Amino acid sequence: MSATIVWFQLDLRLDDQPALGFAVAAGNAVIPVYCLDIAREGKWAPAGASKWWLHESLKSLDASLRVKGSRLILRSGDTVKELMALAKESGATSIAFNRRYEPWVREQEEALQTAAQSRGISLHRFESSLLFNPDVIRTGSGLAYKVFTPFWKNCRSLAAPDAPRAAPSKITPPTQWPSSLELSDLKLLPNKPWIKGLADAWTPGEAGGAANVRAFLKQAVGDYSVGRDVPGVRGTSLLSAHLHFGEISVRRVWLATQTRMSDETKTFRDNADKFRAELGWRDFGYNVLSNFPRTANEPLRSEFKEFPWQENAAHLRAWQRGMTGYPLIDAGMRQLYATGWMHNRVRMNVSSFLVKHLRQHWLRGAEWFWETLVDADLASNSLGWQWSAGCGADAAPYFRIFNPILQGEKFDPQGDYVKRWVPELKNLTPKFIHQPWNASSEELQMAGVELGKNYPRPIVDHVQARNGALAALKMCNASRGAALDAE
DNA sequence: TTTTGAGTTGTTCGA
DNA sequence: GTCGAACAACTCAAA
Repeated sequence: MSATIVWFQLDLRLDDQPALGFAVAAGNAVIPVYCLDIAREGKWAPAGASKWWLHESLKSLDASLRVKGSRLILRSGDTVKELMALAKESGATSIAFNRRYEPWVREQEEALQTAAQSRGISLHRFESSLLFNPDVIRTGSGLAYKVFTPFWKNCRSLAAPDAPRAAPSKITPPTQWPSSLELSDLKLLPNKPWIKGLADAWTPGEAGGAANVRAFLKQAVGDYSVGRDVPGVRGTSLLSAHLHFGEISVRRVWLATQTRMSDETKTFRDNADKFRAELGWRDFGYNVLSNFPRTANEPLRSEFKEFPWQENAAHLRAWQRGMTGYPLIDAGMRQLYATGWMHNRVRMNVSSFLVKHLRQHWLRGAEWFWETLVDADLASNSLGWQWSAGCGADAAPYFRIFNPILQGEKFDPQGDYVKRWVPELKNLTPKFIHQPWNASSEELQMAGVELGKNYPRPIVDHVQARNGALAALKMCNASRGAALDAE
């Protein structure tokens, strides 16, 4: 019996897994493999919190495979070499995998193609991690989209994404298993007590992802348009990391949402559509990254290359540690460090604060998020940071600068979120919870807050920082005008 | 080819 | 307190 290697990447599931489905349907023995290839992914290889998640997810995938009579082979190093070695060792004659869209993928696929061809191994590539194939979504003039609304409108006008397919009931093992590393050999677990907080907050793996899908569709989705903006409540789907690692199929989520929508009110459907548009943003991010690969490291709008970013290690560190003196910002940064995740409303605020108030390069923010987020995803991270900095696709206009006090009062009016993550402020009244420096000394004393001692004073003044950012951004716009005039 | 309308999430100021 | 305008000009995408 011939064997098919199923090369797992960001598709760590059995449900609606086209490469696995193909191998099983072919009636072959199946050799599931994951290869950790840190060198290939370079700067944007899995780091920090993502590595912890990956470790847990691989463990979970192996357990799921064993229930089906199979297991997961682990390798490390250059993927093309490892896959070829594995094929030789096992006698496999075909390799099936689901496609990725990162900048380095094209080169890797070419190398794989060359190597496989010379050995008579057939390759089978599938689309599975997006709703719509970024090669296909094009404007009327055949270009890639740079604006979300027309992009999404176009997507929605097309046929619905392919229906998901169920997990195979049985996976045929090879007569003999090829060699495999132990999970611990991949050295994915950081040697820090830090991971305890991640483990308390999340259940990586296909079952954990499915549980979050069910919980979201049962409850929060019906009030998503409003609820998603309130960081103190569970109003979002909590699916980002599960989607990133492909533990759940985005097409499965799409279909489940549709099924849930079919017998509900218009209000419900509008809320659910809002959520679906967020899945659309995930697709859009990959669309931009796939068509403009340089945006992982460079601004899409090239005039921003000249932007006068400031370097201030103390400011960067205060931001990372949640010690800026702005409660909403600090709560977000501490939630991030403690749980590997931050609420979206707060992500916008902390990123605006870093790139505008502190005028630090958006890459510094992207790098910290990359290290600390369990859902770190190159497409979403690049798109998000460039959106915040104003230098990306469909980016925020330069004068859109979040006011962390106002945002706190608007979206966390009672200070529930701040109190959870910045406990030294928990006895402040809602009136001052987002601006403790404006409280009277009696008020502060009553709440046990000593500014500059157990909670920092603001590291920058909002009005001053805002004006500084506006001036710098205006200059950037002006320099672009000059550059265009010179052409 | 040219024209037209629009573009995720905001803030501030003055009436 | 509430509301509309200004904050800019440009690029995008479809008509």
